[in-house]
Amino acid sequence: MSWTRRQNEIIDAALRLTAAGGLRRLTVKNLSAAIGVTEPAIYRHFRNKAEIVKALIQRFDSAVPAAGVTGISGVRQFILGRFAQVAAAPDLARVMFAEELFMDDPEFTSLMLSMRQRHRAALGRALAEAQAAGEIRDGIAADELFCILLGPVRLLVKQWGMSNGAFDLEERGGALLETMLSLLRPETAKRKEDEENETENHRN
Amino acid sequence: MSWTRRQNEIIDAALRLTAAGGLRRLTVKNLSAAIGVTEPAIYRHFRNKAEIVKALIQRFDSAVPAAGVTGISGVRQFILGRFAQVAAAPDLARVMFAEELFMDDPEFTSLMLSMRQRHRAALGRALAEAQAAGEIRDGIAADELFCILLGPVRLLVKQWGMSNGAFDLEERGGALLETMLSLLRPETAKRKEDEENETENHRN
Amino acid sequence: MSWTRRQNEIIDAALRLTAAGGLRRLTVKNLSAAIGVTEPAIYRHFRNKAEIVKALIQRFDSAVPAAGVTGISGVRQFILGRFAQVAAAPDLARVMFAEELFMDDPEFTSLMLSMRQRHRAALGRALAEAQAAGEIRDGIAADELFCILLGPVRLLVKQWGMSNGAFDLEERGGALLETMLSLLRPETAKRKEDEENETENHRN
Amino acid sequence: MSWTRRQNEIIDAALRLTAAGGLRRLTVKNLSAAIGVTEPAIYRHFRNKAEIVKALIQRFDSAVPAAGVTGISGVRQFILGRFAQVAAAPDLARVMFAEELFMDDPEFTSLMLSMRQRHRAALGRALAEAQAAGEIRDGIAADELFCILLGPVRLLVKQWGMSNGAFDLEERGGALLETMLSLLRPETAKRKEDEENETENHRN
DNA sequence: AATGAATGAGTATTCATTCAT
DNA sequence: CATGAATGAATACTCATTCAT
Repeated sequence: MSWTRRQNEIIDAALRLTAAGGLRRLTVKNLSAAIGVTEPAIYRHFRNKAEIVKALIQRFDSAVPAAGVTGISGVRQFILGRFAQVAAAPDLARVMFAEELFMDDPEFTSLMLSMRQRHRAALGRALAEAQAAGEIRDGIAADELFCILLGPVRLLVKQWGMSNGAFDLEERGGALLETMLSLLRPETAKRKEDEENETENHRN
Repeated sequence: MSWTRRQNEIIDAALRLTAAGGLRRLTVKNLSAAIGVTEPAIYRHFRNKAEIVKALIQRFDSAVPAAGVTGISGVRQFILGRFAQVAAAPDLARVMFAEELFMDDPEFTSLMLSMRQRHRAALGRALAEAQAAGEIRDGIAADELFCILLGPVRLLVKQWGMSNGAFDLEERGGALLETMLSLLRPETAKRKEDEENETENHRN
Repeated sequence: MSWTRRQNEIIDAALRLTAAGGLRRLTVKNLSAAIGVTEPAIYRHFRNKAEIVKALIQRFDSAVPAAGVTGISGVRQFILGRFAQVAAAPDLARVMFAEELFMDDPEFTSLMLSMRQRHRAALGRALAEAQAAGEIRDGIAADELFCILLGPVRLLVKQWGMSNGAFDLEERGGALLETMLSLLRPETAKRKEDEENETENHRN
Repeated sequence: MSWTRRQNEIIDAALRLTAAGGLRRLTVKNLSAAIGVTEPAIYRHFRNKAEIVKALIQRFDSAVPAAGVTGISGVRQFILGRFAQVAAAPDLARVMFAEELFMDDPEFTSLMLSMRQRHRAALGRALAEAQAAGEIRDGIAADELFCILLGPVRLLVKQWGMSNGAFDLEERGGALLETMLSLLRPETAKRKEDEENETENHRN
């Protein structure tokens, strides 16, 4: 799906509005005022407000490199890219969590699900390679790995957003990432001379 | 703060409403209808709709053991309790993610903040003890530890919510928790005698 | 009609409320809160909110000396007393104009009419004596005299109220009164006294 | 500022409503019903109810000749115009006295103030000329002159409003005006013309 | 003399959306 | 491609008042 110029204009405005005052400010009225047309004009370009929000989310998501570099550096790139993107457009952090507001709307959930799958696929590929390369320990299910890596990322972004950017997101995010990666590093890699391959799955 | 019977009735109704259809269904009108009174009657018992939402959140939060068992078992209890609670009142989980909706109410923001601090304090204490007891590796900043443990928890809860409870949250949550704990276990514990205290913070 | 202690308490509170924030703030809720009871309690002491407002107006009015000193000094006393009263309880100026808000309520209009008649009677007597004594010129109908004297007084009070007491009401009011009295003085009387009074009346 | 046709329609309706039942009847609901649209439709044409009231007042005020004829005849025209206007739209007069109701809206207060200043300026100019022409005596401050002339006018209008138009406002108002002007005439001028005017001004 | 609980009627305002032009 | 005008449905909230206790 590709957008017309006007549609892009609208998405931009929607982004700016949401950034400035949360999703609550994202009304058709404000939107139309922001780009200097009347409300009905919006409906020439989007069937729905929902369509606009979807476009908004996709736009925000599209900035994330779906594929590309692989292995552990791919993982780093993906996550650091996320931090950089949010830090560059600070208030947009809110958009990232817009989904939460629409959790009950089935139209959105499917969109979000497909987005998440895209992320998981991209990240999953990189992680698999990293595991193969011995940069990340084996024996952790892909789903869990995804949660363990991205959960903290999201939480940090959220904390940053709620604190109104009180700390340096990229710095703290980078540190967090390295901590996580170090935790995930195979023990053999950490102590190369170690033959013992105690499994990481100590479930009780 | 303790609630009257009627106030509790209202909070209960609010809980049911939110559970049934998300925060969007939580209107004063629905609320009053749900407990069989007229709208103004609500205002005898709560000054605001915001007050009701706050009460809702506090109720939701109060189920989490703020203090109590300590060390690693305290950590387990805290997190498993979270999963259990959400699983028990499924859609209410959304309330926890709806911060955005009320972000401009300063009273609300401060409530959320104090809650988060309470959590962090409780969890932090347990984690510190676990570190002291050698159950969790040293050298990770408290903030990062918090993010690393709670980020995945939140994300899993969210995935569960968006999938409409398609999987067993407590089971998957339990597994995730153990994976995380195993990652966090000190290497010394893993390899019986390690004098080297190589820090885990490989930041580059 | 005489009020019980509780009724007086209510009227006092009503006065304070109106003074502090206009008639809009004069609600049964605020009223009851102000004297520390619940709303229904008010209705033990007044049948209506209207009854309270009536009492309020009468209370304000009762401070004006209905009769007493006569002749031109009676006129002076009546008007200067009005200024002094308002100046002493500044915000009460609003109450004085509360009537205007209820102009369409017949219950009030009759009350106001009777009040006005009382004023007119009191002032009229004094004015008649002043005319007889040659202190005020003949040939002006009592109604007009009333308007001409009290209209400017009310307007000045209103200006003072709307300017938030930006000038000294009693001083300016006194000057205004003397100007008016000088205008009303018979020409024969005036021409004789012109020399003595000239300085006093020429303010610009 | 010029109004669209619909806006004028709304102002007219507001006028009729206020006339029929006081400001209390002037609700958005009644307003919309009066012109046969739904309530939200009103907000296409006015941002606020306050905006409507302001328009109402301006409309009411605009009928007064701000400038024009000068000297004593300008004064006469201004004041008689006021009486005529009120007599033509009787109950609307109340709007002019309802300042209290909106006293807390600063925009409103400033509108009232600027109106009053406009009046004072217009009348002041005419009065200054009249003084220069020897039609009104010297030595009375402009402020006092304004009070002395307009105070009685307002009071008479109010009495007329509260009596539900029981007397002929224009007639009584005209008489009052002439009495006031005769009082204000310079004594030197007066003594010369005394014979001609004596009969006209002596009403009792 | 007062309260706790409630109500009917109403308040201004907002929102996404539609339709004829 | 856009507008002017409108709408149905909601929204949170307020007010004076009543009633059983």
